[in-house]
Amino acid sequence: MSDTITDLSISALADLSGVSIDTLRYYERANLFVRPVRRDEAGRRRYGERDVIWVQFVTRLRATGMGITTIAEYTRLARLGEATNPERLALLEEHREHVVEKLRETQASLDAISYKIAEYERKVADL
Amino acid sequence: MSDTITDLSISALADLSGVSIDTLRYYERANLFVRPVRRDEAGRRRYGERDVIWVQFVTRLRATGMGITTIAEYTRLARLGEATNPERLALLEEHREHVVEKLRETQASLDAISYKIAEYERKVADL
DNA sequence: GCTTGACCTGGAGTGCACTCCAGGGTCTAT
DNA sequence: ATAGACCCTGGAGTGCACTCCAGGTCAAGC
Repeated sequence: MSDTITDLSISALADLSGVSIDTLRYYERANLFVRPVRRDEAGRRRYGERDVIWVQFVTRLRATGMGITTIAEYTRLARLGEATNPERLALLEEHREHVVEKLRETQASLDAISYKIAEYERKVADL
Repeated sequence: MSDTITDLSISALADLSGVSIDTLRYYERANLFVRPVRRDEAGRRRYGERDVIWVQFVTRLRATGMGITTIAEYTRLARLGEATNPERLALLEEHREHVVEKLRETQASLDAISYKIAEYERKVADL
């Protein structure tokens, strides 16, 4: 049994999360961390398992197009504790709607592209 | 029976396609039109049905994340005639792969977000 | 004890896709 | 013949999300 992840360096977190070192520092400046990032005696960042999970979730939000300021707002609510659960829920639900809609649009565009591809396939096959 | 669309002004095309006037001019500068845009005696742009269809397809490519320079490359091939059909086909097929992959990723992120939403729903319902 | 490598900070720079602006022309209706 | 709507050009500006840089600190290995 391995111990819980603790005291990761910024490069270790970068490797683990796929988010670059510079971007991790940028996220911190943009207030995307719920609690201040821990530091060691020398002032270097130390991340724990919760940070890893959090960064992975932020990556999901980013991958679906949520902007940095909206994530910062969500994080702000999280800092305020359980009382903001309904607001956080509402924020995520609204975002989900956006994502579902964008997924639909992308699928429609994909269909149009596939149709075009089929045309080219016919032409290239010399029909 | 209505005639085929012809001689649309830039604002008419903007309304029809959902692409702004400025963006249409920008696309032209970026060489995203296969043939030079027609002008009237006063030098104003006049678009026909083929332009409408083309702009709509460009919008599909943009909506799925194809960059301006790649669309310009595709357009360049189109200008060279039927001989480039295989290359155009390959370009679109490669793009389709990207889109399908991105769709998969977005769906995975959506699932993660939905999972989080379900958590909040439980918490908010006071369980 | 000195090099090497990872890390720090504040701030500047980048790439992308628009979007806006100044200054000017033209067409139509009053 | 004058106002107002629409269009033109070249070029500057914007917003976003990073990404890079200079100059410096610190710990570990040789």
